[in-house]
Amino acid sequence: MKLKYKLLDKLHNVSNSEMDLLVWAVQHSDETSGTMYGAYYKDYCDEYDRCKQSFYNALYGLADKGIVTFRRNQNDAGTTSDYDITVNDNAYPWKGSSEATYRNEGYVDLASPVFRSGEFKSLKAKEKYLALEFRKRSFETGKGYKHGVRAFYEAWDKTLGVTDRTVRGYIHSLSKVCGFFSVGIKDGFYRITSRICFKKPAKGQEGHRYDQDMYNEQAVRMDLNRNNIKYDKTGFDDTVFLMYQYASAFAQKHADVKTYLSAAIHNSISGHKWRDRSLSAPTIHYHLKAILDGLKDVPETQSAKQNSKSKKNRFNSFSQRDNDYGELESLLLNSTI
DNA sequence: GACCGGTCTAATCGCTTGGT
DNA sequence: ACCAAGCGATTAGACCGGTC
Repeated sequence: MKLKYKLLDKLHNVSNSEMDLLVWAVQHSDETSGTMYGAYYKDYCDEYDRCKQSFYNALYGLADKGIVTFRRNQNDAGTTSDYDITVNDNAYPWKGSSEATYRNEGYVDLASPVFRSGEFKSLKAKEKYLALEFRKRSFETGKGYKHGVRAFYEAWDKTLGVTDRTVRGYIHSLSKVCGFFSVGIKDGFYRITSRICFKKPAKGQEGHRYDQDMYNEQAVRMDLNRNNIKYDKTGFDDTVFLMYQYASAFAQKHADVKTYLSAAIHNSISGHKWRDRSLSAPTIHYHLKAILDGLKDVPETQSAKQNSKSKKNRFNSFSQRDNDYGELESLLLNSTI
């Protein structure tokens, strides 16, 4: 959910579909690697109401500009395909450590409701870019972004390759139309401050999500896509919820709930034809519980120790690329009913 | 034969600008 | 404030080679 300040320089001339893809990738990415795993073109097209060509244009365009690198993932039959998209130089590999260089690198937090809003999505590409810059600048100085009026126009005209008039139009939509920033001119200076809409909902409030939640959802979405399982929002939410419901139960057995939820999803469509698969959260629940019951208990003392140590990072430690169904299935055979 | 991911291409859209 | 030229961005949909 973090976009490093130092990457903003590259974004002044991206197209709108490229900007959307970048924001989308960051919002669903694993912060320790700066990578969104299992990015599926249809999800992007649904999210931003774009045609599929735009996904490819955006992906290749961002790669050509050196902003992302990507890898295509296909199953053996070539019937499903998705991409891992790494935003270059956007990783926080030692997050939580005392390494000051990584810990202190500034970023725009794309978890803010502003960056998911319809207002933001409907902005022009360069307005989106300015929103990121203004967010950075107003945040960095604390008291708002201050810039002499003439210098302000010269700087942004040059960066964006447009005239004063057009920059004024951008400012207008960011302030008056969207209400993202308060913008005023006083004593020959522009002064721009972020408005309250950037504030994330607190825990317990409507719309609250931890940064990790989008990443967890993406893991489920990837498994559903790869198994060609059709789903609606309710079923999806119910399935994601299983991950939280069973996290500690799996942790007590030294197991990663994500890995086994993935297996349970896979098991849930056993016997269903490729084209006749729709999500059944209760069926997945059943399989997940069966897997849990089949796992060996670990000795009490060890369990308590391991659990307290790993609880906090449980969701961070998931490696999504390690899914080997052959291996998982043999595990299941050995451990379940 | 239906459907999928991905590509190709022509048509259209949208943005910016200079002129009014 | 509005208009229209210029041109890059985006779209729709035909198409290709593959699987179900």
